[in-house]
Amino acid sequence: MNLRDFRYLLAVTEYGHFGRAAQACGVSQPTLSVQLRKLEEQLGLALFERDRKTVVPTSACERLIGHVRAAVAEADAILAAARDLCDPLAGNFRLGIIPTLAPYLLPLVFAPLREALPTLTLEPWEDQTLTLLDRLRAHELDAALLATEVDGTEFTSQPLFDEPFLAALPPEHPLAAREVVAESDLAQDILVLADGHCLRDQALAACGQGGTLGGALGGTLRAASLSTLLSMVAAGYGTTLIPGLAAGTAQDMGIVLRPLKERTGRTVRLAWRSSFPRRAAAEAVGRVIGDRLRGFAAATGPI
Amino acid sequence: MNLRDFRYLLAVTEYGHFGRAAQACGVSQPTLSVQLRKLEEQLGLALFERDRKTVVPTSACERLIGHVRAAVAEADAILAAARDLCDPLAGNFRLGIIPTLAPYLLPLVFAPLREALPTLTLEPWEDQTLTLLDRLRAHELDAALLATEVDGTEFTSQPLFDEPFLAALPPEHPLAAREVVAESDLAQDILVLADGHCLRDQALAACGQGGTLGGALGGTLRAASLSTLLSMVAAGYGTTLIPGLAAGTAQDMGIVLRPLKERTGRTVRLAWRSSFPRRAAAEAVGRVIGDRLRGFAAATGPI
DNA sequence: CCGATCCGATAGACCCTGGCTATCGAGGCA
DNA sequence: TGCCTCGATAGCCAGGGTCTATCGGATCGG
Repeated sequence: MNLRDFRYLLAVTEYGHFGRAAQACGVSQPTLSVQLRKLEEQLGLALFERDRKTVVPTSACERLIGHVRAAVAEADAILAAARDLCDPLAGNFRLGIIPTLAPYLLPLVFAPLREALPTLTLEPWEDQTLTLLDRLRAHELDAALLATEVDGTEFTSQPLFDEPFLAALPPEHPLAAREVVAESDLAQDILVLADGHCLRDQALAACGQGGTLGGALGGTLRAASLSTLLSMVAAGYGTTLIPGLAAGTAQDMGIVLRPLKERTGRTVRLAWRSSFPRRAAAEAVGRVIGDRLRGFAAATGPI
Repeated sequence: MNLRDFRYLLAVTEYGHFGRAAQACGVSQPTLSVQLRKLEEQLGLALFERDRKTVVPTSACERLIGHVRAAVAEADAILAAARDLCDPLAGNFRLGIIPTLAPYLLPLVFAPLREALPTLTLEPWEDQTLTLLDRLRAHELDAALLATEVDGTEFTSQPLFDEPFLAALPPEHPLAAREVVAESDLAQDILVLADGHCLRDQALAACGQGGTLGGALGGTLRAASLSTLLSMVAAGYGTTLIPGLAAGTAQDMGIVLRPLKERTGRTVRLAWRSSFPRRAAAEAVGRVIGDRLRGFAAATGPI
């Protein structure tokens, strides 16, 4: 039993004439005769009453024809849907983004993405690195914007741009007087994010990994978001190290920003499953974001 | 694109494993791999993301899967319906019957038919011969019970039983005194049915075709039904000639019945389109009716 | 009454396709 | 490192779908 046979069947019921039905189907008349005869044998019933003059569907055929029409319609729907879906640059694209990047990057790239990939619907999803990787693994995300290396063969990643870190200081802080701040100087009273944020680890590493954390809150505060962290800095509770894209927000809060001596930073990259079939979409998204942010390191380096 | 491929697709989405899906489909694993690869190429999109460890449907596949399921379900519905319909002795059977036969024959054969062919649903349709033949031609009837010869190759017919005619007389009628009535004696004051009833023509033929019709109403009455005709006879307006099966009804009305000298009668036959594919059903119906009415001529001949 | 025409069925040949087995290649695990 | 699993690939074969050519029967027009 075959969808093609169903189309033949519908053509014959429509035209009441094997020859014209065959023409409509783009096959020869014997082909239709033979195939429909076979279909009748498979179903064990006569589908047409062949009179010398006319070809009339039997009552059994009329009982079946609704299902036949439905089956063919579903097949056509599959083809039509496939046509819509076959462009890898169209459709939904579920993009994971780490929380220290999302609020500052998304506003910059949303419009360019929409312009460059008008048929792609971006579905951003904000979570920490490990969660994003889990969701990638579970096929719940198509790709993720991360600030860490991705190793192993499971994922493929593409570096998009370098984002320098900046020292974030309360205006009255002693270090605020300097033009450039050494990473190690921040260690004294640095405030950091909660566990799981890659920025936390990177900030600690930059300021001298095992170094003792000074300050009143350095050892206890585990800010859940960069926004909270900035508020604490603005309130004078300590210093921190922020990603360059957050500079504008920090400045608006009255925080003093200084470039770092070692020019420490992070590389933002896009990662996807190596087996992800819409690699083209991932690369296109990466390219648009990269193009928009290229030269960001140079521009904000000296502020 | 093929229903078989759809089944393969559903199996793989269900099992997430080519080998097991192949087993469930009763084919080898390479067969599934190849066919699904082809399907992907035809649709122009990836249906599965093949990881070394798992086989996961792509989001495009999940968009399509509903239609795929529906198409397969419709195909299965066709098979199931065909199984129900493939017995020619099952289902509806639209049976045309002439009006001078229907009310007297149907009560006799309905129960035997139901018993002999329990899966066959009889749909009786009462009309005059020519209308029945038109409806047969138009595939609006499956077969028809007639009392006339059917010639030509368009229809096939099967004689079921012979039905003798009887003279129907008012009790006080002079002919009622005789044991047997000659057909020609009825001509004097015979009442007949309206045009189109085969019984009208047969009655006139029996009583001497072109002979002048006597009596007050003979020339003008065109009874629409045998029932009307019998009422007129019972009321003493004239005589008539009735089919044997109507004997009981006529006697109940006080009409005197007498056998005819020439033993004129009609043959009831079942007719269907020669191309009718459920010939078996028609023949079965004919056989049951014939069996029930066989020997009717002999039994009612002498009353 | 006979040839022309139409229509569906049939026959025979060809080629594609879908199925198989055998094997490969890449990971994962002991 | 060697074995096992699993999907992909290769190569072969059989069956089925399609074609052209033709038949058989019926209708129609001259």
